[in-house]
Amino acid sequence: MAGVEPSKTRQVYLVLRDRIAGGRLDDQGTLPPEQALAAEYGVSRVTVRRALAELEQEGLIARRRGAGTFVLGAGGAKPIVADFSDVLANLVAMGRETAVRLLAFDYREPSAAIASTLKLNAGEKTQFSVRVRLIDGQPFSHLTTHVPQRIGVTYTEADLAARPLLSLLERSGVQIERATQEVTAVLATPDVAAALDVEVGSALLGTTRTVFAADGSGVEHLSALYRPDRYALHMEMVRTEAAGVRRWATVLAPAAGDRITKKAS
Amino acid sequence: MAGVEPSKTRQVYLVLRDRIAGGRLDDQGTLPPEQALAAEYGVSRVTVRRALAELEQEGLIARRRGAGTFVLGAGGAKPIVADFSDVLANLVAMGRETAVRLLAFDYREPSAAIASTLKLNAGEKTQFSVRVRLIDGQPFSHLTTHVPQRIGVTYTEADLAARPLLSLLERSGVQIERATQEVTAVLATPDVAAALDVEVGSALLGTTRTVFAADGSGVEHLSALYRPDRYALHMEMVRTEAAGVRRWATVLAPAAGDRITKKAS
DNA sequence: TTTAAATGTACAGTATATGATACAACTTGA
DNA sequence: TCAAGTTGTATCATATACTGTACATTTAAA
Repeated sequence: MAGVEPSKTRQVYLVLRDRIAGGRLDDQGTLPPEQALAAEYGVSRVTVRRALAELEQEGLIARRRGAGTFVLGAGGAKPIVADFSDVLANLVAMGRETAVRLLAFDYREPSAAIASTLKLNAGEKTQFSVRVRLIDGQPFSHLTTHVPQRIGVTYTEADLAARPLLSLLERSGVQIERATQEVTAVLATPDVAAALDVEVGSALLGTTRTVFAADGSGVEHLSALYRPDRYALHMEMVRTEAAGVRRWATVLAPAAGDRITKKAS
Repeated sequence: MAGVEPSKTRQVYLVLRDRIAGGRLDDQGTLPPEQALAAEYGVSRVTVRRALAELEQEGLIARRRGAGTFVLGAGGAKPIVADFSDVLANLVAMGRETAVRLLAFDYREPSAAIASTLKLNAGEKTQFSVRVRLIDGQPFSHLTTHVPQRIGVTYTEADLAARPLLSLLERSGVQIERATQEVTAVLATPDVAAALDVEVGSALLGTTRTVFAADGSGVEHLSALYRPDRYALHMEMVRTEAAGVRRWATVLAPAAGDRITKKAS
């Protein structure tokens, strides 16, 4: 099975990048010399240099001829740190410009898994859409949604390109009550990689959300993929104790601009 | 920067394996034909075949000449679906056997990033540990922790191998109050890949948690990496409206075995 | 039975990755 | 100033990866 393993250059690159990210450096911000790295990883110096060149281009390290290779502090642009309680509201409140690219909009027969999650009737179609959301012109999320057709007909292609789906659903009169969400990690497939401007095989943060109405019927099935360098989920938690059992409880994120003030309704 | 990207065979292999693991298949257990995959990924059919050969050798797919390529082990073992509010308590309550492998235990100078996150005094060392947690004998999480040395000395290597760190911290008298947590996706580096028994370059769910005491001092910095095929974060949310602003609020997961009964204290 | 479509096999040419080596240019400290 | 150590550049040889092509074998449906 030749060719399935990562190339040596890539392995060295990954290891070094990880060491830098984790701050696991021998002494103060200095990487070992190329010869030492080559010996440590059992590869040629040329290979080490290729990995270092990539790290340098990404702005993670600086190399000075004759002196050495140095890790640059405070790496690069930090991701948007979004509380899951209301991502979009936060972004807007932060004054960041967001835009949406609508890649698909049609009605189709959903897969069995989605049909059962949304509790659809047999043969019921869904409104299907794929959107890419940009912040300051840069793509950061890839959203695939399924909405039961009877609800999906209440909005148009133009609506979806202009407003968040959730607000369109509430406009249609649906009583949104609860949702379940799962978070995992997946690799970028070619189509998603192209839409998000990352390489195939990059790690993406994936969330799957199912939204239910007050009557228990499924309203929306959302599969979202995020670039981890531009988007991270954030949670604030407090330690609670009830009936002798200690656990964590999440704290509702303060509205943007506010500060931890907790006024009831 | 040649050579830093994964080889094409590997990209195809990773993406396909990820698709299979995530059950993201077009129709029922059948993979698209090799020609279609080659076109989709922009590689030659030979390359697709190399990736498929590896997947076949790993027992993930079966190929039948003239018929097609089929995904085996329908659905496979589903991941543990853990509510972040108390992962371990849930696992134990579910009657699953968990074990810990202690890979590192020492005291060291933390990186500047960790020192500032924990608000350490200049030169203050941390108790450093790396653990791998297993469920039913299978590794599913890789935990790297930093604890200020003054707190870290209250537990031993044996303690850490036997009990959750959080309970050791609370045993030491620390008043744990709150924590912040971020969730992202990362690629498996060689060391983590070996510990979790995955391949280099696999997608992992990563969480970084910082725990604070009542006096505001940092108590623990945790970097956790999870296998997404064995572990997924789950959240239940309800739609709330306050002062005309609609948003999501998380629901505390019911204790295992319970059902949504919400008894105060 | 026929036909289309799928996987299996083979081979040769090209592109890329890796290694080995040598030397130049620069920095640091003795 | 000198010497040791470090990164930068260049070149050639070899190994591996990738592609394109052609054809064989098997399956499944018309």
